[in-house]
Amino acid sequence: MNADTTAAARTAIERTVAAIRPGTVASYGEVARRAGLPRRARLVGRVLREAPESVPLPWHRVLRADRRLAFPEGSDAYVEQQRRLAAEGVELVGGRVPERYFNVDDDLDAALWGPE
DNA sequence: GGCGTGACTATAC
DNA sequence: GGTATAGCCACGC
Repeated sequence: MNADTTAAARTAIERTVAAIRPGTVASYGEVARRAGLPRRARLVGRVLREAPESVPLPWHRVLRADRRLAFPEGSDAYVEQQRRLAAEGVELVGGRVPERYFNVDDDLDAALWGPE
């Protein structure tokens, strides 16, 4: 497992992001950790940026650890993400997502890594 | 192979 | 609550 690690990491990240339940959000670090890739938060952002639209991914459910969006406020991407979140009932308060929306469901790990 | 950069995070002040 | 700094790792030049 050498050069494949990054490709495998990308797959794991995509699967983890896709597993985030609608109406909830998770931080980059959280996604990385659940994907079995601790300290790879930046890689998560890279994967989402590189991800083609042919692979629909709920990237809008991923935010920074400070509960703010990863984009500058007012940017197109920021507005788009905010719009998608609002469509799922997740609203930004003061530019931040309330902590209660963060996905802390333990069942998510089981749904991912339990039944292989 | 060094160096800067980034959809990040934790810690310190 | 905020800014500053260091650590982190993959990528491109």
